Amino acid sequence: MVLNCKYEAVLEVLFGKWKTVILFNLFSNGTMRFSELQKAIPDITKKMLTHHLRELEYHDIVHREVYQQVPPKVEYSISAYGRSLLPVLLAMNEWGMAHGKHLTELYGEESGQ
Amino acid sequence: MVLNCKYEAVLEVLFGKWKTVILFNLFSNGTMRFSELQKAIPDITKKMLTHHLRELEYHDIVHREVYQQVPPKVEYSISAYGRSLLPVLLAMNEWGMAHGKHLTELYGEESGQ
DNA sequence: CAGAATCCGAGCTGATACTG
DNA sequence: CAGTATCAGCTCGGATTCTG
Repeated sequence: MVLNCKYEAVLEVLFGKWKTVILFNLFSNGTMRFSELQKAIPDITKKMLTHHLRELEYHDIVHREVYQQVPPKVEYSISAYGRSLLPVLLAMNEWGMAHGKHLTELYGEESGQ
Repeated sequence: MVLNCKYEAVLEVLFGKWKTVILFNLFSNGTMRFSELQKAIPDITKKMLTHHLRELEYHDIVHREVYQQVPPKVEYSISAYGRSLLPVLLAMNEWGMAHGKHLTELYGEESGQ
């Protein structure tokens, strides 16, 4: 037996409609400001962006850097610990791509995703 | 850039309070009946067990075998395709264990999980 | 035995407006 | 610029009851 039922921790940390997209952007671009994330994810509201960022920060996945100035400036980046998620995300990513292929095989092209 | 934003498919398939535990049991024990799963996961209600099993079946992760007889007998098992999730679950599992360790380092022993 | 049906509360999500 | 506050909708999870 290979699994020792600790893998739901990942789901706990990663759950939320936008967390994946946020992490995707931060992993890709490194440090990003709040407004940059907003621009990169047009459909997200400030409330949701804030909420998910706070949760990711609480789980020590992203780092939040506040510059005390006017106008305010806040930068987000993947924390050192957050980078440990990369192998997991890569495994998930790989499966996700294969899964898309599997779906089109099952239901045909138009179903796709 | 390494991620191509397909990894949320995994979250979609794996989300649900009990899916991880169900998969854990099926991966460990192979084929299981509905009632065996109930016994293995005492806190789950029939409704939730049914619901999650149906979703897993819909995503072609588990296989459902119905025996037409009285009393009814239904067996569940990981599908061939579902087994492709194993590397992902292993990566998640590994991170989950490291995460537990990380948490106790951050907040002390009693926080643990 | 293996569910289906119903009802309910909690939490996630979102639109909108306001603030230092 | 980077949020907070308020209000509302919907989905998820759960307790309970009923059925072939």
